[in-house]
Amino acid sequence: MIEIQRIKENKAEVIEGLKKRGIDSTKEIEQILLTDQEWRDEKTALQKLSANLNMISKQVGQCYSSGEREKADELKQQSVDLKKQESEQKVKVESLQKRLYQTILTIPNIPHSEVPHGKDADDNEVIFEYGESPGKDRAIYPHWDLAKTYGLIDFELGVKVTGAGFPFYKGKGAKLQRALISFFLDEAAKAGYEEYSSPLMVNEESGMGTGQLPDKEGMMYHVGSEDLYLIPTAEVPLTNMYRDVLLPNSDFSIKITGHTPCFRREAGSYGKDVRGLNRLHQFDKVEIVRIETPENADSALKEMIEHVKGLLQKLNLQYRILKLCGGDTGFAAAITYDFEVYSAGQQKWLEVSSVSRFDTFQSNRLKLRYKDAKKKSKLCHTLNGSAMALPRIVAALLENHQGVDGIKVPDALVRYTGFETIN
RNA sequence: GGAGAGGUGUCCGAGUGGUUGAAGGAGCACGCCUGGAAAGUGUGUAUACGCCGAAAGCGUAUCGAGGGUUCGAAUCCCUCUCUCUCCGCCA
Repeated sequence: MIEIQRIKENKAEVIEGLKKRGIDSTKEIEQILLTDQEWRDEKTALQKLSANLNMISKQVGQCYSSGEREKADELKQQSVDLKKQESEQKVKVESLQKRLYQTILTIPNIPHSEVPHGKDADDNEVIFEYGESPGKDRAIYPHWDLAKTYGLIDFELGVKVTGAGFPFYKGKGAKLQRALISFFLDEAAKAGYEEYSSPLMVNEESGMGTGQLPDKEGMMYHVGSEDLYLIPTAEVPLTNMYRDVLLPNSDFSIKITGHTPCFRREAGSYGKDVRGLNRLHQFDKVEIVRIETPENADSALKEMIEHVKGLLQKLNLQYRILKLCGGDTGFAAAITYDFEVYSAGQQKWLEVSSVSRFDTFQSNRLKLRYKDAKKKSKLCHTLNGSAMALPRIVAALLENHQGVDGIKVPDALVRYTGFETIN
């Protein structure tokens, strides 16, 4: 949720920034400013009424204790009318506030200055590339074939037991999952992130806090009997730990990580690109989350990018980094870098990580603040990134490291898998 | 799931209708005292919003959440929620 203060101070800049997302929000922004002013005026009026009422009540009390009953009754009479006014005014203020809030909720985060204009994925900028594709001098199979050949993943069994998008991993496939999770968590720990194992269901407030609700209900599974949501990413529980938190000073850098399964309904995304591991309803992911002061947010983002680069390089995967254009940047993010690995068997790029800065967009909703040097409360900055999502990494590992005598496990992973090849 | 108890400020804890944002204590901060420290002593010690752009100041709201009664609610009533204890069930 964007800070209203920011709109007030930099209206033109906000409108200009949002144009990068391909939206003209002039009308909404004007509406917000107007409603805010109106709300403020009415609120002041309300407070004056309340102050009056409080004063009279006090006097009534004093009259009673000094025995002036008639005067007290008189005052009471007065307050009845005032009270009616007050409650009407209250309704007015509340409805204005609600309207204001609801309009602000529809405004996405303002893209950073370096975010390119553009409307969809085609306008994203490739800013970094690494590695080479395995070449085409021999047959390269897609991962679903390899998974079958080596008995690593059983998609049909998943369909039988649960439904499409819920595969079973087995044997070395299952072991590979576990190895990757441990590898990612250990690397995060080395980089200073504290590991958490979190709840996999969250309540409505948490969904609101990180912005999945109220808009994107379609993304999360909802457990009706308990009114809880299955998490679509560890970002939700990990960030919401800090909901309604006021950090006592500006001397902090909170780095947390956690592995969780992630559940996504992916409603309406059937069709192409869903084959094999490309898009699942349940998958495992290791997430990194940071809570920083505004001053440190930028260097934190850079560190996170370096961290993810390191992971991919240790896994010997060909990858590239995209700076997302305005139109492709998520609602809550101010800037996002996507990491894509090359999937040799499918001959396409697969997104495996997304690293974003949210500035104060999340913390504003979360009420996550800190005290600055002048003891003033300020909103923290939040950042997060996948480090990383497993299925597509698995797909790329299988496809890119396949050879005539099996699939070679990257050296960095061998101590976790306990085997060097899958054959 | 059943029965009971309870949610007050950073913490402990008082408070059953009238200057209670809230006694008292602890902690913390600053000052005095001291050669230095402890003890002692004095002062201060929430958040959000509004009046206003900042500070000071003033106002409003906040005693788990929401609603109600009342001129006035931490205190009375209702609903919800969470925690604790006992019983049941269970990895």
